[in-house]
Amino acid sequence: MMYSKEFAKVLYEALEERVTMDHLEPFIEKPKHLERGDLAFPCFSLAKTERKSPQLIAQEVSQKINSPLFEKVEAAGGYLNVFLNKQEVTAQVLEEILQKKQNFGASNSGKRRTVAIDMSSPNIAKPFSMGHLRSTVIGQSLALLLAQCGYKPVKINHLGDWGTQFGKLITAYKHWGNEEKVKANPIKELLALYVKFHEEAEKNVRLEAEGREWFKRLEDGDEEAAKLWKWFRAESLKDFSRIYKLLNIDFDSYAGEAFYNDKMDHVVDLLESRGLLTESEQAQVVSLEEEDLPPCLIKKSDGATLYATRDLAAALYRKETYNFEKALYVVGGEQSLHFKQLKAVLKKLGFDWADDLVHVSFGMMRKDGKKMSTRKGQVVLLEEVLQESIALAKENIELKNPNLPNKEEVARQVGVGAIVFNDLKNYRMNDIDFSLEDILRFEGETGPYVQYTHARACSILRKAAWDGEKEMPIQLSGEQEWEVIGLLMAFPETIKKAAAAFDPSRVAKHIIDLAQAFNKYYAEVKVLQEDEQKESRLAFVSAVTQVLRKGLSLLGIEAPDEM
RNA sequence: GCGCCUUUAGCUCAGCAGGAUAGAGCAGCAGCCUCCUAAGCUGCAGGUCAGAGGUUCAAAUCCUCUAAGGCGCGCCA
Repeated sequence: MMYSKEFAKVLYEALEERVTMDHLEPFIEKPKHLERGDLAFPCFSLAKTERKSPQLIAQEVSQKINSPLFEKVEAAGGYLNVFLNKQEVTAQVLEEILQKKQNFGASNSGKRRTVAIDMSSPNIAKPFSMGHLRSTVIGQSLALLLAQCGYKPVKINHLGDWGTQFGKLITAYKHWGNEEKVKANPIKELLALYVKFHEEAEKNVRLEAEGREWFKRLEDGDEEAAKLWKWFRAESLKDFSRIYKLLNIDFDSYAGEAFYNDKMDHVVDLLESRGLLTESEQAQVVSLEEEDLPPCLIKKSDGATLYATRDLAAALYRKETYNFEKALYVVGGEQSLHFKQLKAVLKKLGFDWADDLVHVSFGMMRKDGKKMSTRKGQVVLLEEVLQESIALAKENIELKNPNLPNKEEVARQVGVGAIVFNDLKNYRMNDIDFSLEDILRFEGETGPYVQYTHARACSILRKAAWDGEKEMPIQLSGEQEWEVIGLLMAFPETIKKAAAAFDPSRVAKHIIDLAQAFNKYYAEVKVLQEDEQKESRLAFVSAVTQVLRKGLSLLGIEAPDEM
């Protein structure tokens, strides 16, 4: 759909095949300013081989080009600028989108190969905080993008349902817990206990040891510990499922850390048999000196397992179960060392597929410039933010469109869309300082802005009773539509790049640009005006709705037809 | 101390497999609803691209160093 290949071919001929395609196509670029044309080729690189000034080359080549696809070729400075035939290209682009509909931009380059995605992974007995939102929405969008490229994503919610923290929690419950209170308000009460534990632990050092002891008992199958753990876990999952429902996200697997309990001996044995395990300060470690990394802790001095042990077991299990081509870990950047170690240990075990593990790292969500800490009770609850956003969306609806039929559902779509979009619109590596004000903004570069643009476009189609099924030739000069057309045709390429770079923000930026361009058009052109081009304009509007909806859906955001 | 990440307009960020006058949004100011949803559109104002060297015909973009901030560096995950 991009025309750079055609341009390169034409250049190739104009240069009488003295320069290979490989030296032409990659250099073709899109001028920053529309007045400079649609595609440009800088001739500087040819100056040496052609032994002419770039200006002269551009001049000469421009005169040799004669293609029906280009309506104008211009030499400007050392650049060769071409202007596409707007009418022709507009018709081609629109016809393709209307024919492919929601499959526009899809490819099968993934050949149905599996990509495991470790994502979301909230901690049991802790509230689902804003911090966990990032992994959840980035993972979800990557799954959608990869599916779009023909891969088979497997979304794994690697629940944080095991570890010393449960020893601490059990300790806290034993000391200060109250069954009735926890039953009445599970997560809130468990969080309070967890916070209290850390407060008390500062005064009483013995608590930490007690926490470790309880965890050890849990690992050894102590009945009381297990019972409490099961209870905490069940309550937490109930809480999480409410949030996943709001976000409209589901998982292929909820195999969390505890799932690997019976699979860790195997890992330890394996390490042992290869002679990789050494004792250090009473703990079992794998030395990674050759790799220039700190040693990887496998077993604590009391014999209990660690995060790394579980992740090793998980990697082996996933490879065996899913035979993935790639395994993504959508986990915060602060764990990058852990993943380096994980891969290094797998490599030492002789598993070459360790190279297929990818840490899809992202920046930290901070509050007032500081890391959010569950231990200190400084968390912003995702559910509260979601509900607030939904309520605000509802207010807007009452104000702007009080007769809207399904207000509640639309308010949910818009409110949630605002939050998800806000998280995905920036490059994932950036740290984000939590700002309720920014998140609850529905104007400018936001999810609701894109949704609104889509809804307005839908509204036009509704008024015209447009049915996309009938075939008809597109008759548009393309002059006013041109900026939008450019963005429509570049969309498939954006999907590919976003998937390849594991970067949903590219899609978000693309649909913002598209929405902006279309809103400009909307302000200038009366689509429903009765003339010969009306049907073609409707086709154009329909294509825009298709791509906007597709773009939003790839971010995991819904697109109401009316709002 | 070592490693990774970040630094572009008052604020939040695009742009970075080098290319033509550095772009949005928010905030500010000035306009636009007898007309397809004003969650919109138009205009104005706002920048030594952290700093210094280097590579190149060409550097916000690549390399080196410096500075500032963040994160990590053995029994947390």
